[in-house]
Amino acid sequence: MAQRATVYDVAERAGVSIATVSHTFRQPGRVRPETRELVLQAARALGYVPSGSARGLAKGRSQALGLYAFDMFLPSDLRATAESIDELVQRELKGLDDARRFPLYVDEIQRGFEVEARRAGRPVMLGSGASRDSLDSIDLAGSVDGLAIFPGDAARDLLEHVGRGVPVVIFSSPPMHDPLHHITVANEAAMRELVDHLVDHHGRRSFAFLGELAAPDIGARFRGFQLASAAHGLPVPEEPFDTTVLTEDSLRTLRDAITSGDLPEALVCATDQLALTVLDLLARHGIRVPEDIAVTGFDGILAGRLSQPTLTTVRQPFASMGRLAVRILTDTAAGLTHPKSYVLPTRLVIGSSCGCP
Amino acid sequence: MAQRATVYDVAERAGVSIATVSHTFRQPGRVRPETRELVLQAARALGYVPSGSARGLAKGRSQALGLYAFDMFLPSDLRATAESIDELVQRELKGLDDARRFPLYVDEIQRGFEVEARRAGRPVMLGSGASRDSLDSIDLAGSVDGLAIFPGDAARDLLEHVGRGVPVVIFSSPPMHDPLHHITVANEAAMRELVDHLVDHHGRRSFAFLGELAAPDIGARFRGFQLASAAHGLPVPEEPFDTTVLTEDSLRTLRDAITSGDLPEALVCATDQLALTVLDLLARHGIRVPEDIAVTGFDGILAGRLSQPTLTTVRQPFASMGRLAVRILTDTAAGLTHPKSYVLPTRLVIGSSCGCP
DNA sequence: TTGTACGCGTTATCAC
DNA sequence: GTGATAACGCGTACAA
Repeated sequence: MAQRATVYDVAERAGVSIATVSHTFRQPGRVRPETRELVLQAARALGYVPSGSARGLAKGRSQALGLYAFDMFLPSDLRATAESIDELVQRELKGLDDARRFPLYVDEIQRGFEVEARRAGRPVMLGSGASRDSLDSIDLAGSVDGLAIFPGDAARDLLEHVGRGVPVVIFSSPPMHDPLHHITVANEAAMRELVDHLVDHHGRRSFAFLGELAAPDIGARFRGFQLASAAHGLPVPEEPFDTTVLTEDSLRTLRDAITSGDLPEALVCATDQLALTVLDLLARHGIRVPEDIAVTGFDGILAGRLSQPTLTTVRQPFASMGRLAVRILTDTAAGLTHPKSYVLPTRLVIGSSCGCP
Repeated sequence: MAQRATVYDVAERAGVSIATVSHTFRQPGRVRPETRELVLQAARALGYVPSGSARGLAKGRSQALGLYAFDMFLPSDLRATAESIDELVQRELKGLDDARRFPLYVDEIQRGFEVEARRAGRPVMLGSGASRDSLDSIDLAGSVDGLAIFPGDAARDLLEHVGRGVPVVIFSSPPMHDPLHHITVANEAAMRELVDHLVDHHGRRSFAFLGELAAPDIGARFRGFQLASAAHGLPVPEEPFDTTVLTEDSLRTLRDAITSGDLPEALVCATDQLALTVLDLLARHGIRVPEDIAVTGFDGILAGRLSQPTLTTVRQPFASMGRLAVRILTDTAAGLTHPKSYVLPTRLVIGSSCGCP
């Protein structure tokens, strides 16, 4: 690719100064029509494409909004060894990669983010990187006017570092006193509502909460679960059921336990994805849902509406969260605003996995 | 937001030169450990985030890969008047925005693009703009090392202009002699296979092809339809059925025609989205598919597997197309390569809308 | 209306 | 190992 043409090239060819070239594109009214035409012609002839970097540097901002995801969200596709395109094509044409893998909740937020960014006339810059310490997020932050981040196991000080230089909003993160904007939902209340439903509507009285407490949102859901349990006079677990070991083996144990009757009547899962996995495992072991045991999720992703049985869950307004992030960022990009926290509402979505018809 | 810290600030605070600061981050081995620590400390204290623009300018490339979509693909959300977040949230929580709207085929390609870009360690820059002449695509092109484009009604000379400055691959576009890389599928052959199925398997012998010829891919599909018709000794239409007027009214006409028996036994739609719309309209008018009439699509999007009846269609390897684009771009970014064209295979996917059980 | 000249924040090439 | 200093391409006061 021959050297990209610059303002200098265009100016020379049009017989004007670089300032005139710049004016022609940025303040067309300021230049005489004939001159303008001259410049445009030269630009066309040279295939002139203005450098975004140079412009960004000169103006102090790039217009772009960033969206960063830590690797934890990446599909396993990523680790797969490099394959030839032919292999990829063949696999894709054969397979039925469906809604179980895409779109996941991250994708729904991302979509909302993109939609709103388009409305704002801003490009979106997508980035990702290793989970911890990685500098990728910093690099991305340096290229955008505002950055939205999916929570990961990134060190908080890294995020705060970034937040000092660029407006940052972080998803699924509870209100905190740091330089970041937070967007989350009323996890605790939502979970209480869900448990209430299982108790009041289906008379279930023994539960197990499945999930890892790594993410703050999950923690809030577990707290909601504990509170609901207490409110109904049920035993309050200290910790969630450990799902890091939710394998075939542990499932078999679960099954035996069910037979002997001393196992929970309902499995309350921290996320839809987890719930769907659980449904699969249960089905494979001949345990019927909801007859033998009830299962619930959290998130309201598409896949949960397509499963058999359909998932009873809590829907989050993901798209709106993405859109909100953009609005915060564009508002903030102007002048410094105090970091804000937003706690959005959710909605209980009744499927058949809880026992409802 | 206080002025973003720069190398100068860091250098001053650390008592070194800006060169040392730069070295500390880019060639850590080249600087004495103690000095390095000094610099890192200063950087941390100041919340230093290197400017992507400046770096891009200095190095001549941004590392980012671009993906551009003309407005024609945008969901109607976009034109909606600005709403408050509360309104958006309420609407989202109530609604069932499902697979009928997302993911569409564009999203599947995009996803493949993103996945492969992550593997390549490159950020993705998403852009969009008005259909014609718009300079948005040029702006985006100026900010990336390579650009992939969804076909629109953009003037070809605009694309060729952009293609001269940056490697560009364009989707759903047949091989051509221009400075762009092309990725498409064997539309013609696929459509023939589809028609063959309807004739050989279901004995259907009168068809109508629905679709607009605007996009080149659709044209190829229509040609395949014509060829197949001819091969089976059936009448060969000169033009597709006009779907720009596929309204309730025209549908009613269609229904009456079916009753009187002089209408096609199968509706061959140019895309899945169109086919799904047709299914809806037919259902609303009490016309049964496939009993009264067969319907087929093209693309193999998720929604086609969820419809009632499921869609018989041709699946395109969308994700692979996105991934291929990235590979082309990263390969090309290095040195100039001759533009290449790729025609990927497809696969006939049998649903129940054609009459199969 | 057009041109000159400087600044934007990095990287890289040299000397030291 | 570290430090001046010159690009990099564009926007824009300011001057002409």
